[in-house]
Amino acid sequence: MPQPSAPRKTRGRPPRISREEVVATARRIVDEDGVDRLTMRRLATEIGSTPMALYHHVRNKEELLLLLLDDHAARTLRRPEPPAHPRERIIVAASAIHEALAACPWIVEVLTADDLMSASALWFVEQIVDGLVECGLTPERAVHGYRAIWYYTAGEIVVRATAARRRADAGPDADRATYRERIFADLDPDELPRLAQVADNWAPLTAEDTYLDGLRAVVDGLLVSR
Amino acid sequence: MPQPSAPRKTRGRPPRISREEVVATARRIVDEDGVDRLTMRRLATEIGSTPMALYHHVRNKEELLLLLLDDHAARTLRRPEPPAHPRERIIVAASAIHEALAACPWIVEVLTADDLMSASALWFVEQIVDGLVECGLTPERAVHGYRAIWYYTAGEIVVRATAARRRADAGPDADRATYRERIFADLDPDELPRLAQVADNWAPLTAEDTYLDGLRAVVDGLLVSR
DNA sequence: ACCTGAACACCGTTCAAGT
DNA sequence: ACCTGAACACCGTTCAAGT
Repeated sequence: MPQPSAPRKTRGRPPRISREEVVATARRIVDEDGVDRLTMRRLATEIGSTPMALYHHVRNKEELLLLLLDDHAARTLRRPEPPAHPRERIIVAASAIHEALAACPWIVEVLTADDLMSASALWFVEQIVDGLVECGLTPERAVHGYRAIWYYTAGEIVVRATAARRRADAGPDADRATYRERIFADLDPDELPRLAQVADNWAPLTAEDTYLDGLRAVVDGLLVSR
Repeated sequence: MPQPSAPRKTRGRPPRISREEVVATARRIVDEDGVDRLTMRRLATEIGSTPMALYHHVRNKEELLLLLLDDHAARTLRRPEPPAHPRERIIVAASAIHEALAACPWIVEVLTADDLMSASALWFVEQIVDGLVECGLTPERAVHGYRAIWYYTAGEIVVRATAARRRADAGPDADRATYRERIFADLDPDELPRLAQVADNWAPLTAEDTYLDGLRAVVDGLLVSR
C-alpha cells in the first residue's frame, strides 16, 4: 500500500530519487530477471545512484521486498462482483488472491508474511470472513476458517513455485525429476500398495491444477457442522 | 534417506571426511545457530577442512539442504499405530508429518520440494492416500486429496515459521507488529465491517494453534460427495 | 580419489564525510 | 536532507595443482 509521502519539507538537499522510483525499478528488475537478481547494488546502478542512497528510502532489503509485494497486490488485485451466495463469495475472493499471487511466483520469498499479505488484500479477507459468518460460523470460527484457506492457498503457491524453480534450474537433463521417479520405481507394492498403484500416474496427476477443487473441499469442510 | 554408500574402491587417497560427517556437522550448526548461519565456509571450518573438500561429498549447498531434510525426516518421523477408521488414519498420518516439520522451522527453505518431502515420508503418504480410497474416493481423487492436505500442511508451516522469524528479528520494540495493528486500527467499519468486528481479537485468534481443526475440515471437505 | 590454496565474482550494510 | 566513497565482513563456486 503506497503510503502518502510525508509533506515535503522545503529545507535540505532536494531528493534525486524517490521511494516510488526505487520500488518501480526493483519491480522491473524482478520482472525481467527474477527476484534472485535483485540486489541493492544492481538496483542502485540501474537507478543511477549508489547502494547507500537506497537506504535513505527503504530501511533494508526486507522492507524493499515487502513494498514490492504491496505494489504487486495493489496493481493486480481486482475486486470481482461478489456472487449472491456467501459460499461462492468465499471461493471467488480466495481465488482472486490466489490468482494474483500465482502470477508472480517470486513472491514466495515474501509471501509468507503471517496472515495478511497486504492492505490491498483486506477487502478479500473481508469477503471470506463475511461469507463464512453468513454461512453460520461464529466470527471466531470464521477467522480460523480464513486462516485455513490462507494456509491452503499459500501452500499451493509455495509448493508449486518451488517445484517450478527446481525444474528450471535443474536444466533439461533433469536429475531431480528422476529422484522421484527412482523412488516410485523402487516402491515395494507390499508395503506401499496404494502408492505403487498410482505410481505411473503420479506425475500427470500432480501436474494438474486442482487449486479450485481443493479450495471447494476446504470451504465445504469448514461449513460442515462438526 | 541415507543411501548405502557405494562399495569403497581400494584405490586412491583414503577419504578424510564422509558425506555422513558433512550432514551431521551441518545439522549441528543448524540446530545451534539456525539455517542462516550454515555456510559452506563455516561448515568446512568446523569439520576441520576447506570449503572445496565439501564439494567432493555434496553437489552444492542445495543438495546439502535436501540431505538435511531427509536426515531430519528419517530421524524424527515415528509411525503411529494406524487407527481402524480410515478417516482417522488420514488425520494421524498428516499430523505426524506436520509435527515432524513444525519441530524444525528452518526446514521452510527446503520443505517446498514439490509433493514429496523425503523417502521417509512415503509411508505417511501411503496412509493418507489409502485412507482416502477406503473412504470411497477414486485413486485419482485420492492423490489430489493428498495434495490438498499437503498444501494446507506446508502452508501452515511456512506461514507460521516466517511469522516467528519476523517476530524474532524485529526485536522487542516490534515495528512489524504495529503494522498489522495500525491497519486494523484504521479499518473503516463501513467498508470492512467483519474485520472491524474481529479486529481486537485478531491477534489472539491467529495465535491459536488450529492446525488440527483445519486439517479435519480439509479432510471432511474432501470426503463430502460433491 | 581426495584434498588444498588461491582466486573469481559477487553480497548487504555501516561509517564518516561531502553538498 | 540527501547522497557518496570506501570499507567491513562476508558469500558460493571454480580452477589448477598437489598427494
